Formats: sequence, structure tokens, C-alpha cells
Amino acid sequence: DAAARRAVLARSPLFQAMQPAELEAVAAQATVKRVPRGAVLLRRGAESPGAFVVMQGQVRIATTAEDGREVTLGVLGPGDVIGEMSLIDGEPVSADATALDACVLMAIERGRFLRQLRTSPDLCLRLMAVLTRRLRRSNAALEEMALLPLPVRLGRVLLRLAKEYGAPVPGGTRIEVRLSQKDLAAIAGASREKVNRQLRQWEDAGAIGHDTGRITVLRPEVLEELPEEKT
Amino acid sequence: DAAARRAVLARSPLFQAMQPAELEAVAAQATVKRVPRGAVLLRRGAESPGAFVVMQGQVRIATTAEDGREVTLGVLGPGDVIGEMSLIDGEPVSADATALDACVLMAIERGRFLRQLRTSPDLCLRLMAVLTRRLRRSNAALEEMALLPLPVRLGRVLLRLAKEYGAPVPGGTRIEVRLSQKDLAAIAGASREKVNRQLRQWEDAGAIGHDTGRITVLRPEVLEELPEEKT
DNA sequence: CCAGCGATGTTACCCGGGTCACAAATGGCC
DNA sequence: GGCCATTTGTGACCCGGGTAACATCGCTGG
Repeated sequence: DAAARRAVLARSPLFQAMQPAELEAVAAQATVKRVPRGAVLLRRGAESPGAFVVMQGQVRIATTAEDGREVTLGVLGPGDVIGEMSLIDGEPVSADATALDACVLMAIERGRFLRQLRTSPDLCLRLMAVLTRRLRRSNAALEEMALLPLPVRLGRVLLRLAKEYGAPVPGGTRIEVRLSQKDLAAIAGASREKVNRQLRQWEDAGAIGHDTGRITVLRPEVLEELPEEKT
Repeated sequence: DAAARRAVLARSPLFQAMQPAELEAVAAQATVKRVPRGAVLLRRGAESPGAFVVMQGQVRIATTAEDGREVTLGVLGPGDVIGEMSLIDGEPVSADATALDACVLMAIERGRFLRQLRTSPDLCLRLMAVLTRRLRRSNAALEEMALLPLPVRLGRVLLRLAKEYGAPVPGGTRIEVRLSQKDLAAIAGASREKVNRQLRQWEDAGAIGHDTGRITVLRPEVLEELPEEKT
């Protein structure tokens, strides 16, 4: 549906503020793709299949080592772009992208998008801004991983998810993403067991609640203020 | 010296392959800045003072927590750009940049550079490629930090430094960057003591050597092949 | 020239958090 | 409804690597 496409594009950090004509051009040429939960959109090592703009649902970006342990680099939702890195430099895809939900995506073909980039400095600048934001976040994650203990990291993950994908419910904010404890562990960079214990502890303290696999943040301040420094 | 400036620009991933005329324009308008070892080029939290292209020397990008512990996000050398992130999105600088050597830099003024970006899609694409490469590296670092034990991480750090800043000497490759063990620890994300032990161990095994604060990689294969997985 | 401070080298100790090994609950899905 | 697979919940154990606390060795600058 063309109207829906435009609506998503308008909210996207990449395409927002684009001239209506250009926007129309993008929306018109893009093909919409529907995928079920669990679908693999990008596979590490593959050639760039173009990029996608998420219209509905969430996508998890992660890498898996040979021994099965994995690290989640981020969770992206409506308006976000995936696969743009390989699209830009032509290198192989560097991480796997899998759908956490049933997703609706807009596929962007490589050559066409590159051509569009060449004609639109504004689009270029916005894409740079997107890359820059990712880089900032990646660096921040690296710093946190190196300096902060697990409970703090996990707390921040939950707060961020609540901010980005949260819906207000009586008494708190419900995270509308389907994430298992294993997923959370991969995001926070820890073992599933540790995550379980920490969640349980917060639940006992009334800081969070959960049902049907979704977590609700009840008292953000408890997750926020944890011993960043000791002594 | 204008010729030297052009030479550096020509080797830079950002400016290489630029039209001679454009290149000339950039080189002409830029102001050269010389700073001593230890000089702070960017300070976290500051407003963007523009960007710099490193012409000579090395620069360390790092963040410091309040308690003094720090994480080094990267080491940049001739041809590399620093400060471009804040320049692009106008957000405060997110990491500190300090000179590891006496450095020669080319300062790029923000407004002017943004204007130049608007007129040159090629420049845009190359800047995106630079950002993309950084993002790939940052993600890889995150993954390594989460999954690999310290000796492997440190080995990779040394190999990378040798590849990027190494000079061939009889029997090996000498890393021509002045890095203390503390610096290495901050790069590998570990304690100084651990780094010391590991280096000593490799030195005893004849894999590396050192004098005057510089490390020489003698047998790269020893640093490469370490137990990535343990059964 | 030598005082002093940072960089190195080394040890003993301790703890966060990972691993292993389960039991219980949940929830798709025929 | 019943079955199998994935999730969740917990305990015991162990180890990598951080911390603390030093001795020594250089540069480097006054």
C-alpha cells in the first residue's frame, strides 16, 4: 500500500524531510516484502542483496561464532534501514539479520539506490547521520562492555528498549518486542543464566514485571541507579 | 607545504581519487596545525571544532570513565580523518583524541566541509565508506570483546598494529607507534598487568621482541593461532 | 646530574560471571 | 488434548582476569 509506505518513509531518519517528489520516487520503485518471524534477511559473508527499510516489526542484528555463542549488535524497528553498509562499500555482509516478528520490509535495490545517492546530497547527509549514530552507539556499547558490570549493562538495555519500543501500560512501560532471556543475554553480552537471575531479582524488588514473554518496566529508577563505581 | 599536503590527501581514503581541482581546493583552504605529543585534539562532550586529517604521527581515540579507567577505540595515522562524526551530525564529540606523537594535522572547518559535501557526491560516498569501515571495525571489536579471551584479543591487536604501522626489520616487523603497556591494555580491553604477562610470555617464546618502547613482531603465527575455542 | 615520576615487571588474592547439569513450565502445533 | 521443543528457573563449581601492593627501571626535566 503506497500510502503506508510513504508514512513509514516519512518517519524514517533516512528519508524524512525528503522532497515529496523524491520520496514518491523511492516509494514507487521499492518492492514490499513480507517475512515470517525467524526469517533471515541478511547472512554474514553474503554479497550485498541491497538494503531494506523496516516498515513493521523488529529485526535483530547479530553475529554467531562457530561454537554457537552469539553477540547481538542491535535491534532495529520501523523506519530503520538494514544492509546499508554492504550496499555502500560493496564488502560482504558482516552480520546476520533475522526477523524477531513477522515483518514488512521495503527492499531497496543496490544500483538504483547508489544512483539516487549520487543525485541527492541531502540523502547522503542523512545516510551519514544514520551511520554516525550507529557508530556512536557501537562505541558506547564497546565502552560499556569493557567498563560496566553486567547488572548495569542489562539495566541500560531494558531502559533503552523501553524507550524505543515501549508502550505505556498502567504502572509502567511494556516492551513490545518479543525477546527471550537468551536474546537479552546476547544483547547485554552475558550468559543466559546470569540474565535470568538478575531479572528475577528485579522482579522480586518490583522493578519489573513480565507476562507472555514481554517485560514491563515498572520502576525505571531501580534499573538506572546501580553501582557504576564501587568504593 | 602544499605538495606534502596533496601527497597526504592523495593517500587518504577520503580524498583519494578526487578530482585534482577539488583536491587543490581542499588543500588550499585547509590550515596546517602542528601539535606536540600528548596534545588533546578533541575532548568528549565538546562542540564540534571541525575535523582533522592526520598528515604525520598517530592519534589515539579513547574514552575515559570518571574513575580513570579508559577504553581505546582506535589508533589513527596519516591519511585518516578524525572528528568527522560530530561534524556530520552536530552532536557533541563522543571520545577524546590525543596525539601519540608530535603530529601534523590539516584542520577542516565545519561549514566549509559541509558545503563541499553538498557539491560532491563522490566525496559523500567516500566519507560513507570511511564511516562504514569504522562501523565494521567497531562491531568486530564488540564481538571480539564478548567472545574471545584476552590473549587472542591482544594478539590480534599486535598483528593489526604491525600491519598498519609496521616497518620491516631483520627478522620481523617493528610497530612504529609509541604505545605503553597501559595503552595496549586499553586497546585490548584488559588490565595492564595481564598485558604485561602475556607480552612477557610471548617474548620468552621468541614471538616478539622490544626495545625503546617499540614492539617487534618476530613470529606472527604464534600470535595468530591461539585457542579460539576450547572443548 | 640527580630527583622524581611514569613505565615496567611480578606476586598473591579474590570475585564476577561463565559453565555444567538439571527440573519445571510454557507454548506451538498436529 | 497431548507431545515435543523451546524457554525459564536454579543450584554447584570453577576459572579468567581484575585488584592491590610492591620492587625496579628507565627517561626527562629542572
